[in-house]
Amino acid sequence: MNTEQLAKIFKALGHPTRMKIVEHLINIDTCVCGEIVDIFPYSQSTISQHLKLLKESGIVCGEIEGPKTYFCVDKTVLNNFKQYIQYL
Amino acid sequence: MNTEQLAKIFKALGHPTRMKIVEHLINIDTCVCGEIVDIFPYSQSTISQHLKLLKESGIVCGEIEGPKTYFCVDKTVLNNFKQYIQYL
DNA sequence: TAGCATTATCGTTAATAGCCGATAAACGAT
DNA sequence: ATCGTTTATCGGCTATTAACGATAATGCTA
Repeated sequence: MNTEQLAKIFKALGHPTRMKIVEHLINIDTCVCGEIVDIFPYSQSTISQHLKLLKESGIVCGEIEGPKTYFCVDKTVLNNFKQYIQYL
Repeated sequence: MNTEQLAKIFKALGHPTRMKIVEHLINIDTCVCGEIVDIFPYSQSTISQHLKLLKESGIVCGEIEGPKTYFCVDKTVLNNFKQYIQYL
């Protein structure tokens, strides 16, 4: 994991809503976009964009299943990330 | 440490240059703005702004001594931050 | 006090981010 | 095949970010 990748994850987590989304995903293991939309006071398109950014950073992955997409945290990436932080 | 504060630190670290500045500060304990300017291919004003942002996030603190400012990582904040990440 | 070194701030510009509503796309069920 | 559900994308708007050069501010030192 190089600086660019790490910085991307930091950046992705650098927004309160995205931080909370990731915390939520960790707690409930997996969930669907609509569920997150219900929790936050933002539109579906806004949440979808946040999820896209999280996916692009690598910290979150989404599996398309029929019309739904199941999002979850990539534990390998999360662990690598944690390891880097601990090294600081 | 609440979500807003944590997100601010994530955001501050969400830029390759700022990440590297923090890494450098951890390695050498303390240093002066000009030293950082010499390392990176950016102007003095740009580096100064990055340092300002890092200070505002709380992860870095600066002590003015004469005409110079000595920057260093706030270890208490860093440890709280690390603790949060580990909790994830 | 005049000049030098160091850092912070200002003003500008271009790019990116964050939000929305509207629309498209994908799939299941009727 | 059409409709409803779910998610992604587009276009637009405003605010913020990242970079720069120029300038101000601060405090040594001669």
